[in-house]
Amino acid sequence: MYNLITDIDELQQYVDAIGDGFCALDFETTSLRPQDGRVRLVSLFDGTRGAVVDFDAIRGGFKACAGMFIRGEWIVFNSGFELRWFIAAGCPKTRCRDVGFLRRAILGGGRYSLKQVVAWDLDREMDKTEQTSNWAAPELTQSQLDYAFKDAVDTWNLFQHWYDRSDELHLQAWELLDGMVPAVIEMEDTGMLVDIPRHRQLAKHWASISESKVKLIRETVPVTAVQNINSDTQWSDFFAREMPDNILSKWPRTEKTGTLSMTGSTLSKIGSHFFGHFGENPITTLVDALRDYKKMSKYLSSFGDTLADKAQMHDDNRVRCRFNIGAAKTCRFSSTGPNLQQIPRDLDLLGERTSVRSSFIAPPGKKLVSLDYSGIELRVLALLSKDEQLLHDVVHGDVHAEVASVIAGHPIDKSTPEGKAARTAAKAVSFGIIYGSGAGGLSVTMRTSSTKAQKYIDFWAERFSNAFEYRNIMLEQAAKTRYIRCVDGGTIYMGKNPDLPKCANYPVQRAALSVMARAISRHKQTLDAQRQARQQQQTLILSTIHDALIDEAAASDAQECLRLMQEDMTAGYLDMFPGAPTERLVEGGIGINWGNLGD
DNA sequence: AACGAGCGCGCG
DNA sequence: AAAGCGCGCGCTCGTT
Repeated sequence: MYNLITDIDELQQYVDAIGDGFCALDFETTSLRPQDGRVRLVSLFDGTRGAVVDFDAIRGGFKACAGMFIRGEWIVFNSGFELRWFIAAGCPKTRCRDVGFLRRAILGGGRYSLKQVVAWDLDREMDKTEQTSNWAAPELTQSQLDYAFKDAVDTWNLFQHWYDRSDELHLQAWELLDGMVPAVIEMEDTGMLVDIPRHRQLAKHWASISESKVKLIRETVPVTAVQNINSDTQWSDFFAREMPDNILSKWPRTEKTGTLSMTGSTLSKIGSHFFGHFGENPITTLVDALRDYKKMSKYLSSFGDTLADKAQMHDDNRVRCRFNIGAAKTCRFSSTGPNLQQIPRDLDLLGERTSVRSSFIAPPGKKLVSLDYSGIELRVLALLSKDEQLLHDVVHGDVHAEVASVIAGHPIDKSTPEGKAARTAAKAVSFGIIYGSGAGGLSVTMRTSSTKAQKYIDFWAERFSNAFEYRNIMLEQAAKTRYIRCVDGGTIYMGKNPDLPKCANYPVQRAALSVMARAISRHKQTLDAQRQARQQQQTLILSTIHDALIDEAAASDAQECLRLMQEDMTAGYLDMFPGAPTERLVEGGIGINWGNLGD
């Protein structure tokens, strides 16, 4: 089934036979990172010829041979892993093609292991017991060698499975996803520097607020009444006992278990209801304190010391996450361990200006550089649906204010409270459209009646008829083919009963991702070229948050870095939408920390 | 002790 | 028929 290769000439022969064709490749390594281990085995399979190469038997090991792989299209699962080893061996241009991304180009995104997709797509169970065996042993067992080869075979079979089901456009989307890997490796390896003392101080402050809220709560509710202050279930029982029926009957309940909902906004509403009737009173004091306590708990557990601890684990005080390419159904990124895409924005927290993001800083002598696409989803909706009016409104000003003006019948004044409210309402309508909302859902978010919400939707549908109709076109396409074809050529599997909200949103969210994907790939190439030319030598890509990109650069390079980023983001957008207007496309700036990027 | 469901909430 | 999209994580609580 395969040859055990222990000789460099034999390896050369094998690789020559592959040429620039496809071949499955799988590494067994002695560690998870190139800096503290080596590639022991590489397994190869192209459908006919199989090989397992033992690099411990070859002088110079993998590093001496990495350059031999420069021509092929190497099919791997989770290409970031293999590419890291090629980069460490001085071969960053090696074509590692992720079969998981090919699958995502056809079905849409998701997170899964090789074992899972082999079970789903090939209906075969994988035995991974050898995966964590000792790959540094002087003599590998037959079982280890067989295991290594089987992974390459499974990877190849998976590739065959999806390559057979793909067309030219799918292959474009595959390239798009693969193209992000080098940039993502840079982001994951670099991490973001945390001002640990500052952040611990912030967490300490939250803790003191939290304690004062506990005190307040415990003045009216002793431990005998609610034992665990963090338990929504116990609070539900408490309020069910203590509150009058007319309140309980209107109190929203949770979806599955039917307990009283304990969201912040519910507690606020209860509080202001009682305040309206009785002024200052114990119930209002209690529910407000509980709401504030829950808020502080969230901040403390999700964004407090845990974040500082994670940064402190590394001696450079940088926090590192994983950016999972194509993790969302629409192939958007997700971020894990920690999720750096959910760090709070700067806001008023219990009446105090709070900036978690300011704890993420540039190192001495450097600056953070960040740009985001402004209103990208409305913009791509306009472009996808060829809605001239929507495109005009997005490009030539404040689309939400425009919508508000049309609804009001006259221009609104954004400086007045009424004008602001009208704009906020209009914004909710536009987001509702993007999310495929009907009048019912919209009336909830806008806190208005269903009929009024329907009026807003009707205004919107009349002004932006193409964009509005696009939702139905996508629904029809999904109902007919079970797939939606996206702007980057990929498709998303919508199942047997596609629904309007998803059909309306997926192509829009995907298009925004596609634009950012091109921007990220381009930006990595730009910076590599700059570094080669001895420019932007300290510039590093740090992060992406869906529609935003963050670099750090030497203070003297920051201005130019910003320009390059703007160029790349604009070009990425034009890759997906050739000839589209680029006015007001990106906004952002330079700062010493993430909370202060206003320029 | 480990695991998953349910809830709530941070981000886009 | 149902109808705002997409994520990850911390916590509680019941089950295994």
